[in-house]
Amino acid sequence: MKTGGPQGKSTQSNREASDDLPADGSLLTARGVRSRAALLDAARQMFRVKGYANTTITDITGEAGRAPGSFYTYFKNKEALLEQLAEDFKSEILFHMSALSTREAEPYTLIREHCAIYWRSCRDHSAELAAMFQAAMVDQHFRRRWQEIRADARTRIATSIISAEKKGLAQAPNPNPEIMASAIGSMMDYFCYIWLIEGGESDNSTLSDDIAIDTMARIFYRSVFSSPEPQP
Amino acid sequence: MKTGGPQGKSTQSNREASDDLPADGSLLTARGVRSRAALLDAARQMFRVKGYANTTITDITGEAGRAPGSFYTYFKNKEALLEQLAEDFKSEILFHMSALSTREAEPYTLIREHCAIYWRSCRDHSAELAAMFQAAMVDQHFRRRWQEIRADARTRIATSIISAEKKGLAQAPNPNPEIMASAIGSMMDYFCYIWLIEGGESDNSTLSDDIAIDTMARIFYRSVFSSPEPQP
Amino acid sequence: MKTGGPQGKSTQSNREASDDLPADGSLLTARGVRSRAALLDAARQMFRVKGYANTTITDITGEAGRAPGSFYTYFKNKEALLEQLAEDFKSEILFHMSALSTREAEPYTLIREHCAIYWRSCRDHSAELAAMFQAAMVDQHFRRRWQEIRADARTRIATSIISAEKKGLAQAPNPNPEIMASAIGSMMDYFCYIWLIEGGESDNSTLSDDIAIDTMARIFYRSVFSSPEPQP
Amino acid sequence: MKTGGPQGKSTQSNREASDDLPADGSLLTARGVRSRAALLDAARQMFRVKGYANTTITDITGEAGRAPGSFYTYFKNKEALLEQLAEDFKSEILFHMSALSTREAEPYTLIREHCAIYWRSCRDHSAELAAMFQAAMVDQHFRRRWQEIRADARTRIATSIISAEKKGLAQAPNPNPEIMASAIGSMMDYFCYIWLIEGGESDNSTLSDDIAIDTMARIFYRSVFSSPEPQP
DNA sequence: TATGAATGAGAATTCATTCAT
DNA sequence: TATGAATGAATTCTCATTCAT
Repeated sequence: MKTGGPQGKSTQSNREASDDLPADGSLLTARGVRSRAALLDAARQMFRVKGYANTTITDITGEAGRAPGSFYTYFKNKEALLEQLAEDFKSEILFHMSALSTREAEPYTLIREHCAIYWRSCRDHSAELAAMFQAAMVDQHFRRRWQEIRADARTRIATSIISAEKKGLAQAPNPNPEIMASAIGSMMDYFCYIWLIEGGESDNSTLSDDIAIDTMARIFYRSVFSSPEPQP
Repeated sequence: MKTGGPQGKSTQSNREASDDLPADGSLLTARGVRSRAALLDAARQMFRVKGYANTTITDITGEAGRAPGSFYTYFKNKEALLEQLAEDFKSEILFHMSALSTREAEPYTLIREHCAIYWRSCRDHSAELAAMFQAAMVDQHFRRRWQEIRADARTRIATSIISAEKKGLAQAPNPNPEIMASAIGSMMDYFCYIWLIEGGESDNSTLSDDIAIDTMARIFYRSVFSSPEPQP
Repeated sequence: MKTGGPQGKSTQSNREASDDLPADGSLLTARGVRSRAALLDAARQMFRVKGYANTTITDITGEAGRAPGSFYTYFKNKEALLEQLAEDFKSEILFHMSALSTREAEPYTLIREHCAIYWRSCRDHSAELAAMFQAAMVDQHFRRRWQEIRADARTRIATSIISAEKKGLAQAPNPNPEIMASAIGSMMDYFCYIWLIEGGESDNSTLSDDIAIDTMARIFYRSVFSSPEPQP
Repeated sequence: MKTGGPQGKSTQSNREASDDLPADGSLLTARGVRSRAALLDAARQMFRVKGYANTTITDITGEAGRAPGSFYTYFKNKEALLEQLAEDFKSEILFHMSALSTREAEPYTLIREHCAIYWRSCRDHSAELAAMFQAAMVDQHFRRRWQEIRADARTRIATSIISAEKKGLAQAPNPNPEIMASAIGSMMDYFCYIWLIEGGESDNSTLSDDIAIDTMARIFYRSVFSSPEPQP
């Protein structure tokens, strides 16, 4: 089993240093607030179109109609900006997810809802998804961040598996719910990436939200529960 | 009377042309074969350690104990080198997979074998997997290449689904086997990436080949077939 | 549903596009205007001293007292800079020449004026002349540019020949005024190059403007007209 | 008046050093003689097609079907090879020219013959002409070599002018036959270059030997002699 | 705050030349 | 002699980041 994984650009990974610049836009004038938002918007736009690695600071400021230097008024560097987006992305996805967990319902309904929330979050934050996914492969720091998001999802899935087993609804007992959850989570992550970021398996394919969610939900449900999912 | 005259910058006229350099190492002396292999090895090593994007030509030649310029004796650029690795990766994975398809066996056995072949291929070509995965997110060309590999896997999975339906072994009919196959393929791809390249979900986790393969196989099988998989 | 996805290497997609950078210095701040001019001056200086091909970007920025990267704030590459110089050179030479053509005067006077304008233009733009002459031999693009300048001159000369023939002032009819004009134009081009760029036929020869212009004018005139040119 | 002129690549101009390698192919085995000739041929071919500066050692050895290293068995570098070609070109042109000078004939006949010899020499040595012309603009050493060839031609032309004046056949006395000769020589050089190397003034023009020679001869003659040239 | 010019540290690439075989 | 792999210096170009205005 591997232990290392890609190490991230050595030159760029020193993002520990606490270098001022409040993470949120507090303490800014109205004008400043507007500029900061414009830059974040522009960045999301560019990340979607060119991907994270291929987007330069100049791309972002250009898209935002600002001068290159202005970027550094609001962010220490591209990583800091993504950190910002990642933070928002994470809280939002966690927020929606946590809303789910308290509810009582049929297992399939819950699972489908879980998948729906995830799909919609990714769809509405495709820029963040693209950027995180890509940055995680190249940068130590974002690998962790991405791991955190995945870890949360994994825990929920694992919980769902264990609970099914406890209720005697599960398939033949799984030796390792965590690994199972890892695989189901991987399916959801990459399936969303492929269809929401890359535009599908070939260059002009299309997929409705419903079918996408159904597909993920079925695989998730069937992998865990022994009785067939209810037919609509 | 002459008509041509000097043809303008050689730089410009060559850029389009198919710039020779036999893709395989044919036509090389023994020494050349050795150097070429050393560079490929070094590249794999670096791709594994630093990732594709973060690896420079100098990293590769340095690791191979060669001078920077020597790289270009064998490859046009980093992309060409990866193309080489990708080609080998693809043919090998296809080769092993195609060996499978002709065989007659229990569905679960076949599916487990499918997953085993995929897992082992990725394990034995982790550098290629890492590089392809990353390059596909950043480079048009390798997106296609990666799509090709995925497409092959997807077709096999879809075929398996359709065949199960025909035999009446499937779960409630899937409206869209292709999308289902896309999701199952995504699961396998990213699960392999996470565990073989990134070293698992957290930084020091471990996973035996058997469990990894079992996990993927169960999800695949259960997503398609209605009867439980045979217990070992 | 998204269709695009990250568009592959920015490097590759930009290469084709028309890479902005306004050809003139419009849109620049005062400081920018100064730097741009400094680079153009430095380039002219270096082209004169080392020739076009032997001048590197670093030579130019060094001479201008700027950092290498600054070059690219103003020009896409060395060719773009020369293009700029060429454009100015061309318009200026055409401008002066066109002023001439409308005037009514003795044939010899006109021809002498033609030669004088050409000589002085070349003298005042020796860097451009040197660079164009050399680049035209090595680069497709500048061959065309140079052809354009030559073509204009050739047309004027040919017109002058034809008009002389019509007026019955010409020598024995020339079968081909265009070819004649090509030869006369060649004489002027290379004569200017030799004396203005290379410093004459041997290494320390000298030539006054008057004699240079006289010489060209006489050859031009005598090649076309039958009566001797007026003695001063 | 300029004094310097382009200085040639500093790195490459140390061609003074007497570094073995007999200039001609003496002392070579039969095989060696063949290889040397193949390289010279290949070089001429490439100089014609790509120009001198754009031709690399590898181009030459490739065209000759030899390995790059073999080049250095016969020549110290590209300059040394051109030196060789230049030497041959020069002796041949001088040889043909000198054949001319001893003869007694009508002035126009002599001048036409002069132009014919020059045109044919250039036509039959277009590679050398192209290379010399281009190298002279970039390299100190070849500037001199080219000056030598030009100087010889210039002297002949000047002699012809002076002789015409002595015989009372000349136009209004030329204050400076040397400068006149420089201009006529320039005309011949560049006219030949344009039509024999660049393929004419535009990209598909054509010119018969006869018209080319006539054109040069008339300009030469008319610039010097007062009576019209004899009609054919 | 905003601007955009300036910087300079890399990275890729080319190619003349050397050298072991 | 011939080969072709190896070298490394030289060059172009990009872009994150700084800084004077």
